Amino acid sequence: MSDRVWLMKSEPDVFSFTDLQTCGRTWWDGVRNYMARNYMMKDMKVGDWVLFYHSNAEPSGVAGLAIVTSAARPDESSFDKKSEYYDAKSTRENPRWQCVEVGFLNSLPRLVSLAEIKGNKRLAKMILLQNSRLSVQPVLPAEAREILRMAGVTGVEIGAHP
DNA sequence: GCCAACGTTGGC
DNA sequence: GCCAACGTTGGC
Repeated sequence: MSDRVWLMKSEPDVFSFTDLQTCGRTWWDGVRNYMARNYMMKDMKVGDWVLFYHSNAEPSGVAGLAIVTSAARPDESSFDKKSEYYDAKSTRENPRWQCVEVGFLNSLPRLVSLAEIKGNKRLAKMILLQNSRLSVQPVLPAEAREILRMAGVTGVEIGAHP
């Protein structure tokens, strides 16, 4: 059982947590940042929990709980000339970008806004607050527990199945 | 819509 | 390999 937690950002106008709830699972394609890619390729494992974060939103914040459903594989959108994420330097023989698949795990009683996160001393070291540009990032179990508590979640152990 | 922060690109 | 220019992210 995994007790590792990640935070992944998505603009809700593009793909929201409700969209994930509707479709069940999705490949996290379109990430074009090496640090974010490396976390997906090297560190994310099936069963890891994901805090689904709404960026560029009103309000921005942690909107729901997701889970890694498949380890990284080449990002198909990087091969697709019609995709806005197409990258001519990424080939099937030598894929430059990879992504994991993420599935819906649970809704939260309420969203935890960025303002609330900033206001909580226990969350001061979160990467979210140090580097606002990283869209895939690890979260410490204690930080994840705190955010779930703020969201009104009780009695849930990280990594436990819902 | 503005713009600070940061990552990437490309000339040298 | 440096670094200026440029593009993007994302909060406000």
